[in-house]
Amino acid sequence: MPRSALTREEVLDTAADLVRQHGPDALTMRGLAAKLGTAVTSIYWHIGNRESLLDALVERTVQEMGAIRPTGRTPATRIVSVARQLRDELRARPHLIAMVHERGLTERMFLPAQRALVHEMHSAGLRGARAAEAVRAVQFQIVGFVLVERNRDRAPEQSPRGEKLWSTGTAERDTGLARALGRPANPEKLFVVSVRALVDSLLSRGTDGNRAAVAKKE
Amino acid sequence: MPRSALTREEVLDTAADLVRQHGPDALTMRGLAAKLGTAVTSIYWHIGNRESLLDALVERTVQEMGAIRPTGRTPATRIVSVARQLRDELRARPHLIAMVHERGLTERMFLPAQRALVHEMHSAGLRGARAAEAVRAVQFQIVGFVLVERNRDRAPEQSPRGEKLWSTGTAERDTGLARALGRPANPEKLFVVSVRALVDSLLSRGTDGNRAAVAKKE
DNA sequence: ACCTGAACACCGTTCAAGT
DNA sequence: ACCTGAACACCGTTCAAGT
Repeated sequence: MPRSALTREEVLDTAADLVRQHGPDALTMRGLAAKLGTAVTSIYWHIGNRESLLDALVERTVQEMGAIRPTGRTPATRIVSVARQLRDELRARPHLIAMVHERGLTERMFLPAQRALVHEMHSAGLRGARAAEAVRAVQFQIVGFVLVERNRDRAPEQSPRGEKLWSTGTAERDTGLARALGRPANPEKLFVVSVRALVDSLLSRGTDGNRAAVAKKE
Repeated sequence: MPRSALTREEVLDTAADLVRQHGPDALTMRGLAAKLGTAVTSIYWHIGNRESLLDALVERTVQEMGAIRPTGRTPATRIVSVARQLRDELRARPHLIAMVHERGLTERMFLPAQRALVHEMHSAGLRGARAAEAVRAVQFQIVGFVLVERNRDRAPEQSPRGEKLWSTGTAERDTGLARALGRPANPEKLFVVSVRALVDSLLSRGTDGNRAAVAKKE
């Protein structure tokens, strides 16, 4: 007996499941058809080829991204909170995010967060091109961090265990540093520290011309 | 007539060419064999399967990465100069870099740069775990930025042209900001500004406890 | 309008066979 | 030791044919 009518939604649902569990490479037209209980060619009728299937999946993911709710009392802490939420959401769907990114839709996915960031930059007194630059710097940092992090825990054991490389350090002997670099990083902490450092600098730069002064001294 | 004896080096050279020009997906065993003028199976004898071929290519790239020569008078400018050199080198081999990254060897590729960064952090007065954290923050930022940038100019036209989204801005009206976010970013400048901002913050944080003070106020 | 199987042109990989 | 062609099990995609 034939299965109940195939719908576009059903195809997307099962495809999304497959990607979420085993990554984009595991999404084959034939495998998907098998899981759906239909002929491969039915998928083509409903969605088109593999490329458009991925496009549709990406489109979905972009819209699924939740709203951003900044928390905290100062602009800086609120921006960091936005960054954290974003990182959490991105990490919850690592495969799909990679696909979004590969399709160059990162910017669009980031729109709600961008609005929030703009708002906070304004509260902190940044305006115009300076504010835009700050927003983008934070945006790049967040996405970049998540991308690095992602490919990092995909290949957890780094080839030469760092310890040795540093304990025999050519230049400086700083055992604390050597030990710290020998251990794997704590990404959670590193993320917050990095964003916070960047934000602190960007905000002060906009208001008291700190950077110009520093630049002149050199 | 048969071609001259096939060598492991020759296979790697042509493979590297192929990847450099058309990306990793264009590297097929059959295509490579055709370009070499041998049977596909010869490649297997010399190198092994596709995976080990890619591994060998990556290994090469890691070793090709040039030495790092910091320039500038202050630690901050010297760190920024390291970042720039790294970005340039990464951008010169975008495909291969992506492969390095996918194989989780980013850390190893970064080793010379890491040494340079450690040296500069020390000059700036950072020590131990704090210095290690700063090194990693900068490292993550550089790689992250290049990764974001890469997938960015791969899909140049961002779906909805930003201008409209911002000119009707719900919250604040800041036409300068709207215009700036509507235009594509200048990556070169954004990169330098971001790294500089992060570094300034990390360095001051280590020496005068600036961050702790800020954190307490909130 | 929806679904099907057969067929085509591609893959990576293995293996027995050559020299 | 080095190289080969044939064969296997997979792909995505198209197309003519069914209902």
